[in-house]
Amino acid sequence: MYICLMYSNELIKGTLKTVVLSLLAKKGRMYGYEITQHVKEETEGKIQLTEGALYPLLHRLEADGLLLTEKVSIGKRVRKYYRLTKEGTESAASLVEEFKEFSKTMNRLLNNYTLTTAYHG
Amino acid sequence: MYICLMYSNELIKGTLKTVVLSLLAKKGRMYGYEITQHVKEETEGKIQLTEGALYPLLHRLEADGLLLTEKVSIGKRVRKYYRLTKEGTESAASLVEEFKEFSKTMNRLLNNYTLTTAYHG
DNA sequence: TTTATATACCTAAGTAAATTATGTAATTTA
DNA sequence: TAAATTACATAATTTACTTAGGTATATAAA
Repeated sequence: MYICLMYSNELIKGTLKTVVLSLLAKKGRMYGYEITQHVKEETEGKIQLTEGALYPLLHRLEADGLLLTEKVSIGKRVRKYYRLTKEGTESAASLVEEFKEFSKTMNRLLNNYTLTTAYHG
Repeated sequence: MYICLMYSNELIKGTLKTVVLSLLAKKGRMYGYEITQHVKEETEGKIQLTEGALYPLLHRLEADGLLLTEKVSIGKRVRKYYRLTKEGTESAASLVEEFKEFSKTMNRLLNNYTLTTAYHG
């Protein structure tokens, strides 16, 4: 997968889990490749998940009991769909809240320093 | 230093450099401990920088030419003040912009999934 | 038609930025 | 005078990523 990120990838670190779980919370079930494409489209290419990060994460979340899998044959290929467990749903909600709170705090902090642009978060 | 974060630390990862540089851009010069206290107060304890993360970062930024140091004797102790170089000032501005952009993108993305709370970022 | 691109999964090695833990020492407060 | 705060530092470990590969089917373009 090509990566030509608008952001230096460091910011995305730590938000991957939040993105994946919240996406599944909305869509019900998705497969890995679908997730990468959806995020890419919805952010106009600004956030692009790498497969090397995504697939191990999905496996980890499954092992942790946040996700369930379901294999579906499409022709000769097998797609692996993921959906949230109850625990996963709860985790998704709390991670999203956490990010929003964090983002507000950070923006407030940064605006205190650089008063050039107005932000109303 | 005690840490009792409101956020799971993962979110703060990758934003430390942004916080430190933008803080120095505002304040002109600060020393390490002062930075930790300032951020803690200004975020009501929500963001607490660990010394194990901060000091190595400061050293790295100095080595990279973004910061200059100045040692000041306070009684028998020596404080190490940091201030931005020209390159550091530019870096600060671009990192802040980058975070704001990223935060907007993320909030838009997450709001598309969880329509429970309104965010106007 | 065969070649390139897209779809779709996977893992292993290496990196970078943090955490955790520890250390030193001066200064201030209880 | 003991405890907490101020103020610096580093070393070992952890972890989440990047980078770089690998496999294979399906589709579009040349």
